[in-house]
Amino acid sequence: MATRKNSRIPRVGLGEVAKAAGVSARTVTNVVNGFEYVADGTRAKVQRAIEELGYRPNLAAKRLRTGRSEVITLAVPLVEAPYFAEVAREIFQAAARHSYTVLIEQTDSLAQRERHLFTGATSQFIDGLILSPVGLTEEELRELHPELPLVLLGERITGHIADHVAIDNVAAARVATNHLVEIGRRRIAAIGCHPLSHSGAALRYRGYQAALKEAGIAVRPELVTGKPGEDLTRQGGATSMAQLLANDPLPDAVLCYNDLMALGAIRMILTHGLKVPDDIAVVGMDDIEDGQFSVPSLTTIAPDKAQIASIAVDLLVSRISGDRTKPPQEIEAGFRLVVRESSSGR
Amino acid sequence: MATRKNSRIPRVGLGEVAKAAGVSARTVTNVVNGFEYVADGTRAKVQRAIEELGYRPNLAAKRLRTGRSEVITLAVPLVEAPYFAEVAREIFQAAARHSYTVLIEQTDSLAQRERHLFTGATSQFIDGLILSPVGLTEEELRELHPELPLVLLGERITGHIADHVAIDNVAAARVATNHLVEIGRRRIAAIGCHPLSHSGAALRYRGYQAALKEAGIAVRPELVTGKPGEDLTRQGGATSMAQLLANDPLPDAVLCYNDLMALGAIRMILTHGLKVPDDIAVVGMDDIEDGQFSVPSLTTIAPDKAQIASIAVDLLVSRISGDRTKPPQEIEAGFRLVVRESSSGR
DNA sequence: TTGTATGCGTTATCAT
DNA sequence: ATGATAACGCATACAA
Repeated sequence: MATRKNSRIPRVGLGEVAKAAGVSARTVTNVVNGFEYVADGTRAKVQRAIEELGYRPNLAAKRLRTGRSEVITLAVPLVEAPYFAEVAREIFQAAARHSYTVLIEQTDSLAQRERHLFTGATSQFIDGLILSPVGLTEEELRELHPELPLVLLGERITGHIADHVAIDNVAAARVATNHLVEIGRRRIAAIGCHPLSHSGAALRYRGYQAALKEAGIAVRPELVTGKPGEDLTRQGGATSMAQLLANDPLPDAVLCYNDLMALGAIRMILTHGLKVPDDIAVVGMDDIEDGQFSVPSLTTIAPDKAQIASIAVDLLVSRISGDRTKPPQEIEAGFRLVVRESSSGR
Repeated sequence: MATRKNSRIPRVGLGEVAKAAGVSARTVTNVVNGFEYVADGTRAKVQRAIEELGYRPNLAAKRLRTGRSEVITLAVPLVEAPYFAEVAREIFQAAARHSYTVLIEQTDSLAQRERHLFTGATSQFIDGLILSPVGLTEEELRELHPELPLVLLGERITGHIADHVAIDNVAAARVATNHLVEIGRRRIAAIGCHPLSHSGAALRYRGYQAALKEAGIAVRPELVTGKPGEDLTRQGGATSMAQLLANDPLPDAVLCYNDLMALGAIRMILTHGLKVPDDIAVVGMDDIEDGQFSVPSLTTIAPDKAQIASIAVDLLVSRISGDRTKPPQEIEAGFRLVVRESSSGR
């Protein structure tokens, strides 16, 4: 006896399709899931029935049966940050190649929101999580992790908690700084790249430091801004730049933690009546779209976002459908220096 | 025989809890779902077992059985727009009162993304949808709607397709415009409120028009900007304001479609060396947080966001658990004029 | 290549 | 107040 107490929309199921097509439910499943050993005639019949009845598989049932939903979550600190928005787009595409659907969540860099990803209601609908962690400590992450296949994204130093993909931040900052050296700059400042800030900033600071050392230039503390908790936005970049502009022999170049800060810095430089790159050259990191169209356009380190995304998704998918116990992998994505007007000769 | 082919994490189920507590599965469900007729002793035993085993109900099974997941989606054009961010926060709270979880989706004002809300994988996990529609036509919406309980949000004119909550845009614009009249302004311009733009803009234009008529002031076409597809952001406001500043007798006040545009307009006015409100008074709509802290702070129409959110959620919940056939309701939320520096006497 | 039978974890029906 | 049991819709082991 059917329990149609709930006045829900009656959905057609495998059974109805099977009856309509004159086959068994098993065959319908085979067709739906692209199983290869199905007679062409049968497949056609079934597909027509599916079409006519408007059949759509019930994902709750599928998940209950298989433990899979083919949905994953991408959780980033801030969806509106262009870098994350661009990475998100690539993740969508990479996931689509595995026929996975992606849910986006914003953590606001809050530990509580990050924790909720593992424990909340939506965690039950998803097969895995790609997280750009900020708030959670390593210990918490390690504890939460077994709940859900997990791939970590970004610059954070992680003690091999889970699969992790990022560019080599030290090398990236070194290349960027070295570029400034090569165009003849000597008083090179750094915005947001600070040893005492968050781990990504610390790594980039090390690259900055290394490049200067190679060039035989001393690091001048007054040219390094960026305190813990500083906001890594246009506003933050503008504020830090204003501070740097108080130096007497002005800096002749600035390495910025990211493009957003670089754009803020450029605006501040222009506001002060100075020219970019003539007076001060500026280099950012991330290669966000805004930087291509800004005036002047922005020299930057371009992480291979498509590669990052596809590695992250591949790692996650193989965790989901493969070995959950093998040791976490640490994978480095590529990057390249993109020279634009903010540091070009003319 | 258990089919443990998949190496998934073995989760404890109702059965194990029941065994551990020495009761039947039925009783465990009763405890979990807060059913009242459970002996206190039994409840305690069960709760302890749940605790010890770390039991968490399987939502896929629950949804399969009941057709409910207690998850809804809020879909807005742009999550980064402060107005939507603030509404989202209220929706979260309202939903929590019904113990619903909220998923956020961004449509980018794209019809395709809006359509996907009804047909995509996630639509299967949710019980209902709160949508601020932009891209979809009324006909499409009408066709898609039966799939999923739906509440429409915002200013769009809808032909009674689904439950709909919004403020009275005509009245709101009239109140705002009238305020400008009352502080003595006569050359009142409008930014983004245009009869030929999207429906929300058209409604607000009608209010603007009505208020001027009541005051015996003629509408001057050169003081009305806002073409279809104009972007309703700071940038858009600044651009439109620049255009208005080309008028010879300058406007002495501006009504803006929203606060974001108003903030852009203010910046443009100040850039031109004029004073707000002395030379030009500015009024926005939405009452976003930025407007409280801007210099000058922003006079605005404050929609009751908490009310909008709670009405929207209530409507949706009652659709989900109640009658899906009764005619769509059109509900008006309250608003009030908040006078701040951008239009205050001194 | 396709059919039959079974169980995923829950909630609902019926009984006690 | 609680127990036994059936069904939600699907995918799989096994059989044919």
